Amino acid sequence: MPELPEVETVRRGLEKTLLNARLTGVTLRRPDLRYPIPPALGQLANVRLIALRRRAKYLLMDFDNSHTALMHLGMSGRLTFADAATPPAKHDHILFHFEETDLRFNDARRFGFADFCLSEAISHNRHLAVLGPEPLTDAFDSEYLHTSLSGKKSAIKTTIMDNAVVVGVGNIYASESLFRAGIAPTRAAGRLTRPQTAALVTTIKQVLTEAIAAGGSSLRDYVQTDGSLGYFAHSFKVYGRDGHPCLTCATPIRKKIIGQRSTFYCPNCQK
DNA sequence: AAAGCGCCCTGAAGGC
DNA sequence: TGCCTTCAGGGCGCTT
Repeated sequence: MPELPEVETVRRGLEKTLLNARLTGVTLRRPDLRYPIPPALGQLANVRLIALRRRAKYLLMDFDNSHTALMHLGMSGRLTFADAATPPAKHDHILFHFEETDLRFNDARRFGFADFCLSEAISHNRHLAVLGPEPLTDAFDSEYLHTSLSGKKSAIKTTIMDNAVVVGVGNIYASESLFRAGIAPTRAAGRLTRPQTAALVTTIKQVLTEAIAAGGSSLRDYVQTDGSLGYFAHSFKVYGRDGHPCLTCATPIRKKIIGQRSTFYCPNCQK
């Protein structure tokens, strides 16, 4: 479900409705998702939500008792608003009871997870501590990427999906960014030229920025509905278009498994 | 030690 | 109709 643009869209939606809202309690409907859920999260009550942040694809909810809840939506995680009187749906695993509404964490596949700790300790969380720069900050520039790719023999597509290199580039936008940059996804990361590296930084930022903007319109009600609304309305240039003509040169788009993930590219435009 | 692969889990879609 | 296989937007952890 979520790539960075969707997580950011969710964050904005939550912020709009829940910033400064009072949490009256939390219900854990199972003790674990991908990992055990800290029981302390289930005991959280009578606190105010003072900030909603995002780091990579992680959502952070800061409360005024100096504690922070961290959530990752995995592949199928969704956050939906619901009336407290409405019975939980199948796979609604965590219920956040706010004064005006419930916020429900639904995740069929349970690849997602939730953590809870002191806010000041959150940067030391084992998931956050190892992350590379955010793609939409100045820290992610061509000089940085060139250094990061140096000597790497793995495919460039795999490398830009490595969260230690840059966060938030998921499977769809990896293919889309490489297409726009004219770089073959199988290319060894360390063999990109400097102009190619600079182009890739630019297209990653472009693709994610455009997707956030599109997500912001087509997924405006994302957190309030079934989560899939409008997502596929995005017009991908290569993702899911294998066999269809390249929009630039009409060569059929190819699909290839790279790093166990489906990858789409134009064999003519991407070198 | 970088790189590659198996695996966690459910549900939707397609083939037969 | 139903049964089976394949695939899905993520990322950890083990092996080489």
